[in-house]
Amino acid sequence: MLDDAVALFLAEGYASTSLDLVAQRSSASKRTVYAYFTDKAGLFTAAVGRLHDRIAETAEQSAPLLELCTSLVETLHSDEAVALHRIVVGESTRFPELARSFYVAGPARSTQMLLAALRAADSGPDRPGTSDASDASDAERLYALLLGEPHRRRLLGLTPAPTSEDSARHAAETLRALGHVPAD
Amino acid sequence: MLDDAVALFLAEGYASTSLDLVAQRSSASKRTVYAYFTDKAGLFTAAVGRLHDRIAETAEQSAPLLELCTSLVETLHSDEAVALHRIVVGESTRFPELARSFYVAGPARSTQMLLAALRAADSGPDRPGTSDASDASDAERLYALLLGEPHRRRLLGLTPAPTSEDSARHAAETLRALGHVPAD
DNA sequence: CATTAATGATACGAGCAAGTACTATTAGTG
DNA sequence: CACTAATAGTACTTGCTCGTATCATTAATG
Repeated sequence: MLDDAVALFLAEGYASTSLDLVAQRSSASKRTVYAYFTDKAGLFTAAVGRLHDRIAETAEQSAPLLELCTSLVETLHSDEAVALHRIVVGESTRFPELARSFYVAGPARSTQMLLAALRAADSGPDRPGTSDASDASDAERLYALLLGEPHRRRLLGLTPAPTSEDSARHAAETLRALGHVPAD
Repeated sequence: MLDDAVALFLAEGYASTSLDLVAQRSSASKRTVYAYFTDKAGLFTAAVGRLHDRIAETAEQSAPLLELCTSLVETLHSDEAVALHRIVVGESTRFPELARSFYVAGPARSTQMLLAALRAADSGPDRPGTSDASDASDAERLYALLLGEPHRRRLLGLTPAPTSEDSARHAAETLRALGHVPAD
């Protein structure tokens, strides 16, 4: 039922999604919807949270740097992830707490995983010239560039989802541009 | 009147902004609103377009690289610019044409200005080691990093607007991270 | 000054949606 | 089988908002 709800919210937006439609689509009764979640707002936050959990799970299994980057690019540019990002941004005024938890469980968490992978890659086979022990700013920049303008265009609905090859290429180019050689 | 309208749209969102309130706030009559703009949608696109013109104007006066970057960072992280960005993203499904023109007149145009400034800075005092003649990808990455995670946090309402000093520092650090020495 | 065009104020109609109430049906339990 | 709990289906109430129509008032023009 949350899945049907989130599909409608992502397609129609929060205000334009009617609970009658949600009930009908999920083959439930409106009474039941109000029994499980007290509000329209309650249903919204529950549905969005559930979807985000699912997406974050697939994006963030720990891996070597290049694989992690590719996985992040591919997952976060998917139709579902982009629509989620879009609605959380759009409703961040009405749901500030949702926006905060989205950022913590999403970008902030991904950045931490990138930081760990960066340190592992830097200090592993010690290349003397490289200034290893990357800091949080490096990881944050990397994350920002893994999304970058292609992700903004996706948010605005201007481009279709990239292919897996596109994602892999983008990840490698991004690492190169920031001076992290895509070694493996 | 467009200014009052856009203020309400930015604060309340498209769906939750009533035309009665717009009329009252702008000391106009609903009749007049419908005379100038045919629709609620028409009012929305006109108001958003006007605000965007104003913001783009202040952000993009051509300048040397570092000044241009600082100006972009400061302008695009302002409360108004962030709220505009947020609503265009949030309503991009309902107003795809608005999203497209926003991107063309905003990020795409800024990227072109950055490209020009980058080439001027690269090939000016010829430093032999540097690979000059930057391409479009460099400019796009630079733009993406000038916004970066701080801008995403702004979009989500998590942080206040940066000070001018914050913006200048962020611009300089970004140029350095991408290998463009903040010479001047 | 008189006439016309535009606009402010207000009221109205139609439609839609959140949340509630009520009945009927299903499913699980001793 | 009997009983209870939960839920589907649906109707209803209330309130809001788009868009239009009506009337009064102002401003501009010949």
